[in-house]
Amino acid sequence: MSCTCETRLPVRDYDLEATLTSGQVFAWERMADGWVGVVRGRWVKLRPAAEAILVQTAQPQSEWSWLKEFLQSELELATVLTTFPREDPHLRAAVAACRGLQLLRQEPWECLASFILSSTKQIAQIRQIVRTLGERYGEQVSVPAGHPPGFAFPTAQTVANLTEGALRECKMGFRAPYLLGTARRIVEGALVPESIRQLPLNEARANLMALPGVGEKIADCVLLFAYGFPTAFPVDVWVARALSRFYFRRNRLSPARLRRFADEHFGPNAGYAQQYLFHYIRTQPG
DNA sequence: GACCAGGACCATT
DNA sequence: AATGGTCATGGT
Repeated sequence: MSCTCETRLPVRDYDLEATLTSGQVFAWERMADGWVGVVRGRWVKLRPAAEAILVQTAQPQSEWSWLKEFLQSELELATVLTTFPREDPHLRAAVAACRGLQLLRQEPWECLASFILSSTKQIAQIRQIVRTLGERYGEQVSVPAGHPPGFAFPTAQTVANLTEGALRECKMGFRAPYLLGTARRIVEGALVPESIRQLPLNEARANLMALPGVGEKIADCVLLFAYGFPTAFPVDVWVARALSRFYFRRNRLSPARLRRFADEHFGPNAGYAQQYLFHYIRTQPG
């Protein structure tokens, strides 16, 4: 078995840039020659190429399933897109605008914590908070020579042992007690992140929503971005805006009604549709 | 300087 | 069930 610091993951229809900048993840940095992040404690640099993603790590790897899983690089996006509604010019326009946008499969705790920090924050600010948390409390990971230091996202155990004040100093404001409370519930074993995966969607959602600072929207983000429930449909202000503009003549509907519409209209991969609409309406001028 | 941001929560109606 | 206020902080 070969063991190297580089590989080439074949992909079809993968827009790395759109995927990493579409508000799913907040800890990836654009470098001159690629995207740098940390996946399951390993520093990674990714570079888009023809029909592939070129990968560099800091330490030799004997296998790459951890990265294929995160990137979902073996998923056939075309198959997902065929499940979208036939007659929907708005969704079709959104897909055309960012074809190759994929859903990642994140580590549950990091995803959950990140989205607890996301409430009424702009993505640029969420990134700042997550970066500060990592630099202060994350485990340092080894990086190739010449690169700035890298940090893993702090574990639930680490966060649980902090004070609310220490978290507030990371500029997360009123979200500090939420993050602390959720970390402590996890450390106590009141919720086992890996156990969520086997549950039916509604049970999984209910379990997440029992955590402090986690409502429907954040629960759906975690269900979609970490656990891979393809019908989870987070409705934030942008998605609400897109749905109301495209499907309801700009009338405002409650998030609950919008989600019900989404279930009926978008089908078995509604979560993907949601991500296309989110990225589309945020990146289209006007 | 006003307005808004990938909301949750609590108290009222 | 639906509305309104509150909670920090910083971008636009």
